[in-house]
Amino acid sequence: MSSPTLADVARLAGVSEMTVSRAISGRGYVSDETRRQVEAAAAAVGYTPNRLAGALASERTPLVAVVLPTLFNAVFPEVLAGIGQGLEPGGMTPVFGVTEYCAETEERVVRELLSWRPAGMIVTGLEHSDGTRRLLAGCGARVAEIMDTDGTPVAACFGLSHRAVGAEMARHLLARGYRRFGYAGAFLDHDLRARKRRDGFIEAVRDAGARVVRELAPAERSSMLLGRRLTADLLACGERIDAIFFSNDDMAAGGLMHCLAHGVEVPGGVALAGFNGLELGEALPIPLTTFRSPRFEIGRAAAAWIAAADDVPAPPRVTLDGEIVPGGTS
Amino acid sequence: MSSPTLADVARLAGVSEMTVSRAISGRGYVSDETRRQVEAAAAAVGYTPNRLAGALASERTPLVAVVLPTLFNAVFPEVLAGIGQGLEPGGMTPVFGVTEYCAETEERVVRELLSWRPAGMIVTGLEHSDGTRRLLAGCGARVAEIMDTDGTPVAACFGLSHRAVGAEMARHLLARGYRRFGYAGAFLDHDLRARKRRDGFIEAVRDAGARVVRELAPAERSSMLLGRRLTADLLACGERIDAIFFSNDDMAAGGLMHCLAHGVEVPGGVALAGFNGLELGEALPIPLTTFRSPRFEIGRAAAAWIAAADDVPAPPRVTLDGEIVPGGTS
DNA sequence: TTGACAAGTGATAGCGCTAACACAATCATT
DNA sequence: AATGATTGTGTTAGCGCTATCACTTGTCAA
Repeated sequence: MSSPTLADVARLAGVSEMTVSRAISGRGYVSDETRRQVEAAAAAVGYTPNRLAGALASERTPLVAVVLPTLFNAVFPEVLAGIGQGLEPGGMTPVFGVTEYCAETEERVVRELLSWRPAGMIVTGLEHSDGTRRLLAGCGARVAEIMDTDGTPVAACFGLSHRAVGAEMARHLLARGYRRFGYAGAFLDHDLRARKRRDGFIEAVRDAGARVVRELAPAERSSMLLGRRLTADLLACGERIDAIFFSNDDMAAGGLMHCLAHGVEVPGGVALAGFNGLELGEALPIPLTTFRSPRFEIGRAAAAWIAAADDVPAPPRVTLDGEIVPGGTS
Repeated sequence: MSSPTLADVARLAGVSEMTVSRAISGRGYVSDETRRQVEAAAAAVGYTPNRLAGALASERTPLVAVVLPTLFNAVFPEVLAGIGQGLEPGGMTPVFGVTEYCAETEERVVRELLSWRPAGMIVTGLEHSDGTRRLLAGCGARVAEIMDTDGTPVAACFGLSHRAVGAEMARHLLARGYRRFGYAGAFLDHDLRARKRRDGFIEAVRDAGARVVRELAPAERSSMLLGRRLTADLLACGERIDAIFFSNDDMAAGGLMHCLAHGVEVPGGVALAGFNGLELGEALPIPLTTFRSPRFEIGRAAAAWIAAADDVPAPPRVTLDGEIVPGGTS
């Protein structure tokens, strides 16, 4: 009752297994005549190739392992879409795992994915456990680290400097005259890129002689609801806050929701800025000031390198461009 | 330069390959003494099992193929999370493909995934091309169709009746006195569950002697921005509309954004209702009236059946409960 | 005429692993 | 002491596919 194999197709088509293999995979010489017969036979028996066997025999899989921290953040589906697009021309397939921003989970997931002998490995961020780094360095697959460039990659990294983005947003807000800042983030012990944005932001604010009045960053998942709650807390803290920098757009949108619900004027009462440049920000009653991250492009660039010819060397550090999107909230 | 194999570990541990296999997989008898030696040897050479070989030999993979229409809709990451949780106890791994709501793409993706010989297959919806249905019926894997129960499953389905949800929302709004309705959806030629909700809604409205003044459903992806635009169009159509039913929460949230931006009172000027019960709805200045879909539970239930013992029969149709979430927008 | 090479096909030998069976050794039960 | 079950280990034979080499035929230039 198991599915038909090459041998079944070969018997029906009256050729050797090897010829069927060539006809179906498209590698090597097969006459048009033979190819037609093989295709007819394959269709007749309902043949589906067994890639487990194929990959084992050829010691080559079309798989690219992708390790992401979460799917509960709209950027990662977009990264995945970029990866899909970058992989398509090479006929490779992404398979992925999710870490929930946990280093041990990451190591487990990487180990698990490596057992399928992928041709490439795309992991998020530059910080990993020693074990993970060892696995990545020794696995034989092309390894791309994405989203971040502030650190040392195993082989290649594709992303942007989150510290620089934080600093740029600080300068943008400072230029508009804001001096007393709040910060609302989440999960900074694990979301290290958000932390870098925060660090860059705070440093630039202080360097300019302005002040971060208060920051909040509880150990829970970022969300619109959390952004709303933290905004309420920040505005109720007693000291005047001119502008709030949020760890991402969802959080910032939540902040705006608080303001709309409680009649706080934006940006007059308080200015708001996010990060990512999600479509969400454009749909808000006041378009969100944010930073457009090149997430799709990051995925595509990393995937394109993974899928590239063997002799294409690792580009150690690829910075993809984003930019401040000035909205109405600042 | 290829990775170490069972034979390498066996040599170092001074036992047969078979014993190493047993020690590592945990199947069959191995003395504690031997197991320790094998583990030490495996660690020493940096052994990573080759699941391609294992799966080929045992004719058994831990893979469950998951076919989703998109990741650009917050429900699907949640479904995936449910699937992950349902699969975990059985040690199975989800691998997935995305169809973009296209039947041909679905067939290609299903064929592709089947070539990895998964133990289970989770597909979205009950409508498929003949080819897809044939593949699913003949593949030997357990097949679960999720999200919908309005139709005939190949083997088992887990979801809810979208027609019934649409009708229930209509009755909810009718009970609150609304009589002149608008509908805002997207992509209904392909998003067949959204279409069923619409159909159920419209039928129930008409049965009650009330009226659907106008409906809009362009052939593009649903989003907050689209919801906002369609709401503007509906409200500008000339005839008074009491309440708008949106194809989902993102669209409805966009609708609310339009109203907030243009000073349209909600629900006094127009009432709004969505579908899914996303967290987003709670974060809005006026909490959204919606229907909480049991998406996480659907994923978990389907996965649990896939991972269940061989003698557990297919439960032909499993309806999971959701409920109207009365918000402030109606 | 010769050789060089491309095109087309088949036979053979694995890829790394596990199922299935065989065989000891140990143990409890009669 | 004999019996059968349980535990622990090894041997053998594939799983379904592709790499590699061997072979044949045809084409074309020297």
